[in-house]
Amino acid sequence: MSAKRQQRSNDRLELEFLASYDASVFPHPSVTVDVALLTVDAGTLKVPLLKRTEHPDRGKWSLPGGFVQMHESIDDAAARVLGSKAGTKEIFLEQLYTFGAPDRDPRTRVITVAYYALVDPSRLNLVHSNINACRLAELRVSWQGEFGGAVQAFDEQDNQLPLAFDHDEILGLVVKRLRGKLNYAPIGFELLPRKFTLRQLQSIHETILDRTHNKDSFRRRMLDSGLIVPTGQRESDVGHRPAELYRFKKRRSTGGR
Amino acid sequence: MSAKRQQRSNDRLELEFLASYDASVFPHPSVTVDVALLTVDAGTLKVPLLKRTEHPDRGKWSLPGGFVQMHESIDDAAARVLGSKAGTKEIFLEQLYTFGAPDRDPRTRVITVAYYALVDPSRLNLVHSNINACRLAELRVSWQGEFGGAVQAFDEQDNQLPLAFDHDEILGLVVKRLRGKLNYAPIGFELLPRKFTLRQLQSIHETILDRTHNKDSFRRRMLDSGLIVPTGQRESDVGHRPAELYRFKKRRSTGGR
DNA sequence: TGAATAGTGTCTATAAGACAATATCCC
DNA sequence: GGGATATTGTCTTATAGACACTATTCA
Repeated sequence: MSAKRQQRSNDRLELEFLASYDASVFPHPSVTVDVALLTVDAGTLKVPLLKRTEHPDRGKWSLPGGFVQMHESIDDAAARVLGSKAGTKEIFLEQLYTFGAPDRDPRTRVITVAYYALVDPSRLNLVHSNINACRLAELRVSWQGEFGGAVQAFDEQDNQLPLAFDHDEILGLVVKRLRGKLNYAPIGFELLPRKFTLRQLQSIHETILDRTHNKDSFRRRMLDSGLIVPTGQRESDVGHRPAELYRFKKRRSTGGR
Repeated sequence: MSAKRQQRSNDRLELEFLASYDASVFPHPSVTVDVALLTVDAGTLKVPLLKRTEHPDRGKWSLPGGFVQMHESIDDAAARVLGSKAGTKEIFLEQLYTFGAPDRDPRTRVITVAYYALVDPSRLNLVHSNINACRLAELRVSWQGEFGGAVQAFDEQDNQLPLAFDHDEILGLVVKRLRGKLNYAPIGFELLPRKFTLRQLQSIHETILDRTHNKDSFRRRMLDSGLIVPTGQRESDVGHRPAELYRFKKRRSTGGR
């Protein structure tokens, strides 16, 4: 790049900054949040989806979302959207990635900040007027490890639910992030009740990573980490020797970026 | 939350969506990108900063940034901003996090999508009209490992450069991300010329992680990864036995999110 | 008592740190 | 040859998988 062109480029950046006082000089994109509320149930990943009733992508399924209000932080906007699907208290909620392809919404320029949340199935709270408009969809991932890529959603009758906009990509990134994070962050607990057995925790990990673990070393790894502590209580009515119940040591993670 | 309040909440989300056709119904925030262009030189982390000439935070130092245009993707906007500080070809550039506290810019609501880029010092290209307005600042990190937190910037004369807006926080997150990523992603190469010695690569790792490595196991780890291959060439004029030059196997990473 | 899973102990393979010995370049 | 660092080899330690064995609950 020549020095002259360089200067022009710098001038342009400067102009843009000055223009920020007056929103009418440059049109602004819309900013939304989309929230993927993940839960693990019966060995499958599940996420609530809404059926779109309007153009575009009418009839397709989308993540719950909403506009970021002028007065609220993006995190608050995500928590607000999350509130319509589960209680927001003590729920793991973390920013995932910001999607902003110019044509991702055909109506207008919409930049969306995607979040993901984790909750155990018993705390899921799907209240809605029209039962057909909201489904707890099952996610199926066609790739191994942290390869990445889009995922597919299915309903209980094994019908595929077509996903609106780039939400297949967003959900794929959620799974990728989750798989990566599981290796170093205490995150499996977020998908379980406060007290859980090691076997339950292992099952969560296996479902997310889509691979089996060695029972012994998983046990050792978790106990050695010092992050879970035995409660002294045991499960009951399980038809076999009951396992000890454990709990996560420091309640809820720091939500580290 | 009662079913009735829940319904009102859903209705509100719906209304917001319908309003997206008409930008005048809800005001929109400004969306910018900020780019932290990191390089490692003489065992320190460095980043170009610009001195602000306007209110607010006049005289403080900020990351290069610019508005996201209506027609361009966020990635393209980041690449455009990056272009003013280095060539954009073959440069590692990845989205970091989106910052959107309502009061982070006192003028108006500005949501910024932060990016970080990595480049080796020789490819840095700091062209600018006023030399005093752009500095390659040295970053100092007061926390260990991936604890996280803000960082401080200094000039060559060891004067601290006060950072504008939340850019101290953004830069802290860059360092945290970089430290985490170094453990599993081939990313150190991005900060070196195409051919490099293992010692140089180790030095990059040590600078970023702020800890020493074992020479032998670092060597083994890198060679066993299969990601770097010997070129058959050796460095020269080093006053001691010259080391073999290696290169990264698959050029540039996938920019995985 | 049998089914089923919990929990423990031991062996092995792998990865990484410690350390020593040798190799190779420039001066 | 001397200085300095590269490169290789061996030993040790920590971690995780494999596998066998024992323990405990319910039906």
